[in-house]
Amino acid sequence: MAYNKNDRRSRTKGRPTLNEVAHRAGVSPITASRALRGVATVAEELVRKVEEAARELGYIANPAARALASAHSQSVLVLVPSLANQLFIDTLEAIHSVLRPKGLEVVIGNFHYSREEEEDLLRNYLAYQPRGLLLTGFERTESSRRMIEASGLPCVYMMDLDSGSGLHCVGFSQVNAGAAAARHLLSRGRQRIAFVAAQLDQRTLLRGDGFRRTLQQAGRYDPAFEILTPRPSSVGLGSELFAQLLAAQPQIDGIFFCNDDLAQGALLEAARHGVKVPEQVAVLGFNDLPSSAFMVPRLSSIRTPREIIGRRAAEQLLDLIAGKTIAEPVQDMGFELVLREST
Amino acid sequence: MAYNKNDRRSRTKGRPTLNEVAHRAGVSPITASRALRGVATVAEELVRKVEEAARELGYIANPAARALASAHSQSVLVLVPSLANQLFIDTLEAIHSVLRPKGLEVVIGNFHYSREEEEDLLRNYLAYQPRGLLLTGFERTESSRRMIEASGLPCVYMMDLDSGSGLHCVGFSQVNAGAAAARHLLSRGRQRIAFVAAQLDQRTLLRGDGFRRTLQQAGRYDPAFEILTPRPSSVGLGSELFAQLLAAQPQIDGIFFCNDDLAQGALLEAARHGVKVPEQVAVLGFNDLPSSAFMVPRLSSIRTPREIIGRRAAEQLLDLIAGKTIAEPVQDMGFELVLREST
DNA sequence: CGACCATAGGATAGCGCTGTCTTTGCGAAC
DNA sequence: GTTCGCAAAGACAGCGCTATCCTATGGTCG
Repeated sequence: MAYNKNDRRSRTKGRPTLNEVAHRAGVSPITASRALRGVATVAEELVRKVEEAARELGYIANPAARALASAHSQSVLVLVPSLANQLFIDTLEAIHSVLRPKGLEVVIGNFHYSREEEEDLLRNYLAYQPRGLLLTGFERTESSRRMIEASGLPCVYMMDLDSGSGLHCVGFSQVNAGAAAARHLLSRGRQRIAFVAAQLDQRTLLRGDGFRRTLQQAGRYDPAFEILTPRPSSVGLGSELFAQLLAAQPQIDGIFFCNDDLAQGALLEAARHGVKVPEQVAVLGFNDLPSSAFMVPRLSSIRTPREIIGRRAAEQLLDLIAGKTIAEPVQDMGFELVLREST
Repeated sequence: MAYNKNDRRSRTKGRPTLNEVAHRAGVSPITASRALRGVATVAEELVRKVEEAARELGYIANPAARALASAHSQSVLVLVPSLANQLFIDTLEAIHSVLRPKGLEVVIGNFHYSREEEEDLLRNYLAYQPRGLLLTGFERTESSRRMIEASGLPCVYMMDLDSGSGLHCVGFSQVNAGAAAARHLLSRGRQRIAFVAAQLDQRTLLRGDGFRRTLQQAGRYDPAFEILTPRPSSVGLGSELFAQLLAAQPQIDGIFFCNDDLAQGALLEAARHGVKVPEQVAVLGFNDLPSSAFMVPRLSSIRTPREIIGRRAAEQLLDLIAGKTIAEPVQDMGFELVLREST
């Protein structure tokens, strides 16, 4: 029983170890390790034996020991600003579907739209020595940037492209998306077009920039038609801001909401007060959440390709981890104007 | 430089180690370890010194080494059936707020309402040797049950109580909640009351049981007024099922939806087709999602105390980890009927 | 046919911490 | 003054793996 350290009182919970697997398969521990990881050159016959032994014992490698010995874990750190937004859930789901089959664990960090919290998460989770990072946007503290740099880890930035030169990023141009929203409302003959935004993260602001610039070029920009608030986006807030905006600027005939939940709240508030959408006011959302297609009237929106972004970002990260050079480090996945009844 | 193993080519990324902290503080590594963990008896003066040294070096303990040496990680495994439902996001947030300050990492496992996936997650994540488990409901495979049992880990079950005797659980009676829904619709004078459910997880079915039984007792149960589908719950599905139900059973005058998103879809579909709510049909939801209060008409619902459940479950788990005995292993957090315009 | 080399498998030595025992120091009790 | 007890700090060993070197084997080539 030399392979089993039960002679001395063991601290472990009695889970089988690699040593026991190796012993049962009649090979050395290191060969068992190699066989199970599929590394290098182990004869097929031995691989079979080791795998069988592992199965019989119900062996699961101890990730802590593995991480300590190899100086890295089998995890990928994904940092998102919120879990309350279905957008990021969809993205995470897509990431998961790519990384899980490769044996990588997805570690989710929610930084609640706070740069400081993101920095904290980085500091803590980098200690786990993940294989790579998937980050949202480019807006972060200088410390965070330094930690990412110093870690030397493969890193892909998701969602935005507008200031990602030199970085690996998968997303779409927030500025262009905002511009497209403006063009759409203009094309519908709207004259007094408002912009309502909450949360005010970088991507929302960039959307606003594109939107504003396009209205300016068309000579239709009026700063009085903007509501920006750092409060978190929600249906309730959308209702509130819609009422507030129409009370202050009754002549408005088109509104771009930086998020579908705000737009949904607006539609509900409009219905409540008999405001005709789109006749009196056209309403355009952003992200195209699943429920938007069922609103009354059905909400026009800009569909963001979060599933593809998640998938591609994860795939790109896999390539980086594998040491491949990336042909296209900046991947523009575009966006799609989804026209429904509300505009 | 005996404390720094740079003499030999090191595999590490050059992050400072406990040895270096200890050396700088002029103490032994084990004392530094104790000082930083706040364990046992280390003189205040030394603790101060060690903490200072750690700060100066930017030392962060290596969780893998820690886990390997101590035979457990600093994580708690939380298994939820979905992240698409705001219910579980709120629960997770609450859990986080309790466990994070205690230095415990929350590891999220999403099993997509699949028992097999839950079993897989358990098998994989148990290898990380978490400090405890927070699980959703009681419905799982026999294998899963055995793994939980065999792990010997503290475990708290969330959301349901109905079959949790002998276990530590925090939630509310799904059966009673269903019964309350039925009583409410009956109290509104409704005669032909329907039940619409999706997903069909155990908790949904229990709600249905309570609802059904109460209608039966009132002599108002009609199996033709039930729609059950395993499809995942969504606003779109709610619209669809509402239309389907009213087409088949136009005389229906009250509906209990097992989830707010379904009910929201129903309200939207009703508005679209001029069905008066609550005059023609009363609509009652479940969970009271944030947007429900802003629907037209405002949706009546049963508010489930997910934040408190998350918090209490996490606190109870902390107690179990600390080895305390729990005075009240079964905590009924109740539920609240939120009356709005739709009933 | 011997030097050479590629290849499969093993021996060794840690990775960076913490559990457990041991030692040290110092005041209280006799 | 000696013994005891207890608290504080350290020594030691090892958690369960894998990186790295090393050895044995058999084939290839001039």
